[in-house]
Amino acid sequence: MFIKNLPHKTVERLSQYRRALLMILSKEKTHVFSHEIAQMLHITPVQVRRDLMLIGYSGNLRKGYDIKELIDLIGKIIDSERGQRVAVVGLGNLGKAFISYFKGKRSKLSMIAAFDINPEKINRVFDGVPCYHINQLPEIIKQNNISIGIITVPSEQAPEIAESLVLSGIKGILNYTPKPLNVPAYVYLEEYDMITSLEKVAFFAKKNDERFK
Amino acid sequence: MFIKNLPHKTVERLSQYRRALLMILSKEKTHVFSHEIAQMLHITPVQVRRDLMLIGYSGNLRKGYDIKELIDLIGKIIDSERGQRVAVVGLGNLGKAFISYFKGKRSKLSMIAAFDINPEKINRVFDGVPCYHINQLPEIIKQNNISIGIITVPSEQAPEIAESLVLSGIKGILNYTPKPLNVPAYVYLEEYDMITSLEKVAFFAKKNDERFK
DNA sequence: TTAGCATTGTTAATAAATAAACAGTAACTG
DNA sequence: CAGTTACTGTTTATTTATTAACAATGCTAA
Repeated sequence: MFIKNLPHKTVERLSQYRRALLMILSKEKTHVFSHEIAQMLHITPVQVRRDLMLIGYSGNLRKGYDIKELIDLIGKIIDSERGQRVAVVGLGNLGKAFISYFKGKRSKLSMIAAFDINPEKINRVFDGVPCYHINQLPEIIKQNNISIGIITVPSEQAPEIAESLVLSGIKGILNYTPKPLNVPAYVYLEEYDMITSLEKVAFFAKKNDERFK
Repeated sequence: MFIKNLPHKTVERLSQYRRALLMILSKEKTHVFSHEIAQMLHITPVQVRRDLMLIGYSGNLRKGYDIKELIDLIGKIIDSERGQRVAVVGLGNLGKAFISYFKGKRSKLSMIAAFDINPEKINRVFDGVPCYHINQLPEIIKQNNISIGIITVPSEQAPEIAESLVLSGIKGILNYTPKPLNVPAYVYLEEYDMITSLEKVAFFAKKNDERFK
């Protein structure tokens, strides 16, 4: 399904709508209003309606949105029909956390492999995901047609891992390292830095504190 | 130091500028140009200059910015003079990852405590951080004047943890649970959801792939 | 059967974030 | 010592994201 130029934030919210809807899906409740979705995610109903407008979904004027239909439509838009395979590079605490969070969640995304350099982890299975040595990365990525890589290695190693992923044909990278990466335009890169997040919270907590005291 | 209404994104970048600058700080190199900072973080030089303008810092026309001065100024703005204390609630893989990442990084933020319900973890020290039972949370938070909480528990438990943190006088919360939380306006809340991030990467990776093929 | 109400879908307004444009100026160069 | 260069600092424009406004519609209930 093609919808041109869906805004980044809308894509994020669609993912959240779907998860929220999956949670309330039941026989008794088949429909949901925009203000109900909004309340679950602490956003405004207008935002919800606007997002749904962008993906061309229409609800019933008096009953709201058909939950099942909406879940399916979001799937048609954000999922890849053939599914996408994911690998985690770096099986430390963060890599493990990701795999555990992920487990049994999304049917169209499958966690296929983890990579590390620690011999104790290699050739073992963590939470259903086999771990290989990093120098097998190109081989495994290509063989299994893995298109998404999550980087959770120590930051010094991030650039070379990214390069290796790109050369192996990866299409998207999620970088949890504080080291900003350089990738070609045909690879989508998303970066998230925990320390920056914490410093941001610290800043606004301090500011709030001054304002409300 | 008061700068009114610093934009959220600017605060995030200031944190990143500081870390990047700390890395290149040395005797030989005392100054840095906006385009050098920009290159390190893969943003535009204009963005850098604009952010520095917002915090009222002036560089030298021909030499650029004094690295040491700039680091100090950013500290004066985003750090709290008296320091801020942080606790992690949920010492699973993600909680541990956070503590390890954090270790020995920021002097003005100190990781004081972790909380869990697993008896094997309680009353032990992980990476220098002692772990307590969750029902000691209010007590420990108040006693140690902890103002920032990081939630990494399973999502069902997130709302009660958040409530407990708020009642204990916390000022800022970083929620890594997919469950959106409700907190009063005087508590700053930042939420990050790994699965949404991954689905976003998957979506744009797919889209890029169609576009560039 | 008609007035009122609750809800959607869309357009218009506002706010936030980024990028472009450009004036100003100290150092360098011939 | 005049012209050029390589920067900064600030204003203006553009893009992106959110919010507000409101018309349209069909259900409900008198």
